[in-house]
Amino acid sequence: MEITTLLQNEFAVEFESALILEIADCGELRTIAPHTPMMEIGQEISRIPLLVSGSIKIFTEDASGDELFLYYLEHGDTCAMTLKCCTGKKKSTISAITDEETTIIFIPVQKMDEWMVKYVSWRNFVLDSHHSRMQELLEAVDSLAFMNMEERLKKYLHDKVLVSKSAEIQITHAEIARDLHSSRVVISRLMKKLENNGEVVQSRNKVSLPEYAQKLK
DNA sequence: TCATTAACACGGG
DNA sequence: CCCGTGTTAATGA
Repeated sequence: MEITTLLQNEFAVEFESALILEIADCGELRTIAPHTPMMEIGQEISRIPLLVSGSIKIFTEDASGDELFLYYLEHGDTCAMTLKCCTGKKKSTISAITDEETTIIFIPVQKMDEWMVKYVSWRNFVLDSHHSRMQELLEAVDSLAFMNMEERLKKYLHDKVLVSKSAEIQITHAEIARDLHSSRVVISRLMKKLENNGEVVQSRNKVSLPEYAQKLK
């Protein structure tokens, strides 16, 4: 789709029209395949991503190099890390991987400062975005510190369903275990328990939450 | 007690 | 057959 049309369809409420024209002018529209790494830890940031559709998983990394899932970026989101890093020429401390086919508009870093001054809507966008990312980060920390694995698993499935906008999720127990820093044995056991409670329906490579079946019709 | 690791059986694609 | 799933036994925190 044409970038200008896309912007007008998706972001007309969010951004003033002059800003939309500028984004259309310098932004680069790209569609990225599922499960493509977008950002590695330590990588320098040169462009600001603006999510149009799809979703991106954001991870942090522990000392031993294992990834821990933090939160998703969705439509209208941008990366808080990027916003901070690109002004200070810092390196990324997170990694990002597309979760499904994802459409992104990339904006050159140089425009950041210029637009912050020039456009109220951009300034608000950046501040709001930073705020909601902070909120999600707190939730992630909270679930790590205070929730047991069963609650974390439920939250994980719940989030995944909301992001994919489908009651049915394509995932294996092993993948969940990796994201949550657990083992497959534990996930299998908990999933079985959830299934017996009628909270999930499972089949190979697939989980669905009946709870959302009607809601997301 | 509960998580992890390794090992194994089952079964669907 | 391959791989995801469900279980168990041993071990450790």
